[in-house]
Amino acid sequence: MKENKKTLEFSECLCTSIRKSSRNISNIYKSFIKKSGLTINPNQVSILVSTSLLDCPSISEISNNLSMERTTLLRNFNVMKKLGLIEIYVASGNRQKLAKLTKEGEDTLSRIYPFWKMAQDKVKEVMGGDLKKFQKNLKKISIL
Amino acid sequence: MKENKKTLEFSECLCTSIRKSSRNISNIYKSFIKKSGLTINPNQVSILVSTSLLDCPSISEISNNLSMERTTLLRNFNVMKKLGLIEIYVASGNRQKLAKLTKEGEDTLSRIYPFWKMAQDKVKEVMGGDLKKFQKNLKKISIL
DNA sequence: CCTCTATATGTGTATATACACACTATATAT
DNA sequence: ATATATAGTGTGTATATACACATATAGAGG
Repeated sequence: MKENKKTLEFSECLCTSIRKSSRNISNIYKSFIKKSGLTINPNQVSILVSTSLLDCPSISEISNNLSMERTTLLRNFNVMKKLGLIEIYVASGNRQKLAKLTKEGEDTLSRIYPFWKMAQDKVKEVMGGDLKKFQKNLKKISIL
Repeated sequence: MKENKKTLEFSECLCTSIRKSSRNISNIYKSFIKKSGLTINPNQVSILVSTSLLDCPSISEISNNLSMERTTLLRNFNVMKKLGLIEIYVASGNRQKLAKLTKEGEDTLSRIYPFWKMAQDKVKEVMGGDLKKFQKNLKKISIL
């Protein structure tokens, strides 16, 4: 299984590359955010931003928005609720549970912003002129 | 925190995009591989390929190769060892533990190859002419 | 009203990820 | 040769991910 045609093809696996990049990028953002002194991680930031943008969305809506398995999101929510970042409430006469940021959740987003931006700028710098195309390509794949 | 400048910037977060893409891509490969009837997942495929390519690497070497936290890889290895896909042995007079594919591990790679290729081709098709650049960009980020 | 269906949410289980910490073996300096 | 530094590996804990399955609620037809 060494040096043959299949192995060479496998070594170009896009799934492997993107998972690897995902780990690297996540670690970059994590290291910058760590400097803020807050314990929040990149994933929780994604969820906070998505919750804020969608304006009191249901769990399923955020799940769709982030392509995150619904039950995965639920476990995340439980943690974030415990941390006081979000609160969940039931719309009157509705079976849906809706999420919204707490004051602390909003403050957290504001406080990590400059650190998040440093990470974002660093990645942008590395991507240089390829950035826009890269973002477009990522978006293309996200709809698959 | 709605509709303001910060929120808009946050919504362009490259960490969020790449994690989302990573989930989507992983699910595509997973669904194709599932058709093979084998229970192996994309991550285990990555590890098998990397182990095969590096030719009896140590845990740390694979960890570097995949940008995967060493202890994460260790837990993966324990599972894959139990599944009979790899075996771990100590080089004589060496503290390092080296990994290599079992016969079953090699067979597994061969058997999933056509299904993996279907997934790879599907993603290639979606990327179209952007593919090569996209791969290059992913590689650029993987070295960060 | 009752049933059936579709939608939304929750739980059990297993792997994926990474940090903090601990342990062990090799190599190096004095 | 011993102390120290370094590299490699292992464990405890906590969150991330997703599948299979279970539960609950709204709505449509009878």
